Amino acid sequence: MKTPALPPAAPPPERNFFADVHAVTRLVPPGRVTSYGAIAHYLGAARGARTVGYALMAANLDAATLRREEAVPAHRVVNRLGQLTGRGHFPTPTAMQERLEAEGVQVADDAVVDFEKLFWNPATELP
DNA sequence: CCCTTGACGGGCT
DNA sequence: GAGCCCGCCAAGG
Repeated sequence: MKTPALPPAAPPPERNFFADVHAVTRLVPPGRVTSYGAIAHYLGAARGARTVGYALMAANLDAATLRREEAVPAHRVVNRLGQLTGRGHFPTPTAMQERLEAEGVQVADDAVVDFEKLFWNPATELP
């Protein structure tokens, strides 16, 4: 029968997209910020910016596994406008801003000041 | 299996 | 220059 020969093992490339996002995020140096789209583009999923954010959220949830949420400095990742759109997912609404300020990053009106100057592009900074 | 939501981005109006 | 709409990837109901 034409059993739908299920592919014995056509496991889609387990592109641990999440782990990959976490890794890139960890490479973001303190005092610098990057954007979801930049990470997504660096990973090949130029249009997967949203997925990047999802991965970061999962990262915080997996913080226990990572030992510490600081392992993934998600506060250094903002949207393309430099806005702290993910602040609502931190323990406190101001945690993200405070962490950035603790690194010398000025935040005004929920947005990174001199975002373009502090912007850290993985595709450019990383080999 | 289909529909909706979500830490986004880019294009058009 | 700001606002609106559509598109992408993944997960949950």
